[in-house]
Amino acid sequence: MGRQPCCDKVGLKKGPWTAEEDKKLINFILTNGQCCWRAVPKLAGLLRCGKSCRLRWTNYLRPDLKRGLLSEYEEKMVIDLHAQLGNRWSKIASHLPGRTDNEIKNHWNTHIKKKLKKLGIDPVTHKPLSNNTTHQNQIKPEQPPLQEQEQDHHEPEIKEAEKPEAEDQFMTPLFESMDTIMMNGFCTDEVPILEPDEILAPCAGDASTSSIATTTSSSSSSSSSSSSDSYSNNPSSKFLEDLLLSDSEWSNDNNNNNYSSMALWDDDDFISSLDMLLNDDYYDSDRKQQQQPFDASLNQYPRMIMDSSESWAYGLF
DNA sequence: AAGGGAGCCAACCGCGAGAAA
DNA sequence: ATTTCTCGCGGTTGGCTCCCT
Repeated sequence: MGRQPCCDKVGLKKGPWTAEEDKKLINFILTNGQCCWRAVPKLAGLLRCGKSCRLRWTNYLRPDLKRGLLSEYEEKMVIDLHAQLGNRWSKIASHLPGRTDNEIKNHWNTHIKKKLKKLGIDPVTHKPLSNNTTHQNQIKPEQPPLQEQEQDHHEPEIKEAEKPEAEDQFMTPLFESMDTIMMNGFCTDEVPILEPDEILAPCAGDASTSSIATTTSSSSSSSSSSSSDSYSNNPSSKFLEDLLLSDSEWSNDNNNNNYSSMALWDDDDFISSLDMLLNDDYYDSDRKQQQQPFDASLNQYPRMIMDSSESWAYGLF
């Protein structure tokens, strides 16, 4: 009796994904789309359970993911949404395009929680810690988050189009005070805020790349150098680079290429994907280490996967 | 230079919800 | 109505990297 395990664990691989596994998974999903995760490992030739495949895809390989630190705006969003929704990370993530619940959860636990405590704000209730305590880590009776009391009646409805420009409208009174604190407090200190024109893609003097980078600024502070170089050490980032650089057809094509050819892909998704690649640390460290000019072929990757129905994408693999 | 602690994040685990049989 | 199966969520852990001593 009891629940059947999601997969037969015997002989299944666990732990970090290798480049080869990533490749297989991407290839499979490009070909077949996302369906029936249980069957994916078998069909894709992976010694993983379906759950692991799904997580790897949604948290890491999905092409529409942003990477790098959350921007100031995103962080504010997270705080405010958390005040309303509590630890419903997936709901919070659904309001932050390109961010995963796992990423937000991690960011909350490692950064925001700490910052709020530092500011004397209870990260659970989002209310000031009581004054009679000088110790910020004072243990308080666990209170349900605001959402427990209110949220069921009015879950925040945030329209995509409103987000970038209308952040002020989004603020709740709590958020407004938080915003003041944050602007005067930790955010500007600890999360470097870059003006769009300060954001330079780490490439070798290609003006067009920085111009593209400036077209989207919503998450541009993610270019902060403070993040670790774990991405560069991650096998999958290596894989992506290898994968793309090794593809002669695309590489050749893009060697001469500037972004003018990419005007073919003038939709927002592509631009945001470019933003992701140009601004985050995903490839940054490797490029720094190798002192390689930024290869425009890298930018093909997100688009390729997003257009999973397009046959040209398959040629890559 | 080496060791140890802290920070960070990808990945795992267990559970609940909903769909399908 | 009940059982079984799949997916998704949230909490937790393991291991890598960085920093301090």
